[in-house]
Amino acid sequence: MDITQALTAFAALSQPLRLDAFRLLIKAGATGMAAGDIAVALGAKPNTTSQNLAHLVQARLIFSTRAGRSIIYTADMQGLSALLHFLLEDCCGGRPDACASLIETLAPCCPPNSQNTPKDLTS
Amino acid sequence: MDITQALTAFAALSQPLRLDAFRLLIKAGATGMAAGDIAVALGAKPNTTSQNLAHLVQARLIFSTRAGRSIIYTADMQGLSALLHFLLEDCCGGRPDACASLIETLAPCCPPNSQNTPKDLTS
DNA sequence: TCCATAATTCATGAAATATTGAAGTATAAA
DNA sequence: TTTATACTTCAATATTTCATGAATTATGGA
Repeated sequence: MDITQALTAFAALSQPLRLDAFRLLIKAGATGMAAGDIAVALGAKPNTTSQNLAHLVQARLIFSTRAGRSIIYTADMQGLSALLHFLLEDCCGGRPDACASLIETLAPCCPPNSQNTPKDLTS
Repeated sequence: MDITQALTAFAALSQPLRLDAFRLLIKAGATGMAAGDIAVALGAKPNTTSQNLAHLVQARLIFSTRAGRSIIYTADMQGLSALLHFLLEDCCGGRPDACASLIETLAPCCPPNSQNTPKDLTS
């Protein structure tokens, strides 16, 4: 991750439609969503949505795969991880407690002891 | 954290000088840095730097305190945490392994078992 | 092949953002 | 009080970014 790509990523997230789209895809998970469904969900026009999704792809925040006539967009967790790593590089400087609140932020989502034991896959 | 504030934060990080400044303050830690020192470190003019730091303050990514004639800027880890929480809301949807890589990103910085036991405070 | 569906690409005017120099405010020292 | 230092605010221009409508590409079915 270089600074140019990080700037591209943050610029991608600094526009309402794109931020909404990315958060929608975060919630959608690994299944992803078709471009058309994203446009409907966000109440935006297909061409506008398409151009904004292209921004997110270039920023490596999402990726696309074709499925018949549809194009499925999915959040790129690896890309997001690289971005956060770039942003937080050397954040602690010998004092890990300085960013403990960041860990707490992710804790409700991914508690350390349950990374490989999903809460509920029976329902 | 509402969407407007999140957009302000990402817009703040989408400009070269501001991204550099924020990362510099992340590395500087709780001590922070004076506005003039930041400008020198980044090779930017004082007024340009000042205006860009103001963006980061409004975005709640940094905060300022006065010390004599200097104004000290410091990274706002709580604000950053709120931003990431907003971005990653419901990111797992019952499948925490989906964002395990995000945890790994922060792990080198803040290993789960050493949040309150800094690596080295003797030097 | 012909048509419909799904999505993208292109060009343009409108809106937002960035940088600059000049002027202004606040603190400290002579 | 006068001067210097540290930083910010203001106003203007230049640049970048955005949404829109029209045209284009790709796939699937009749």
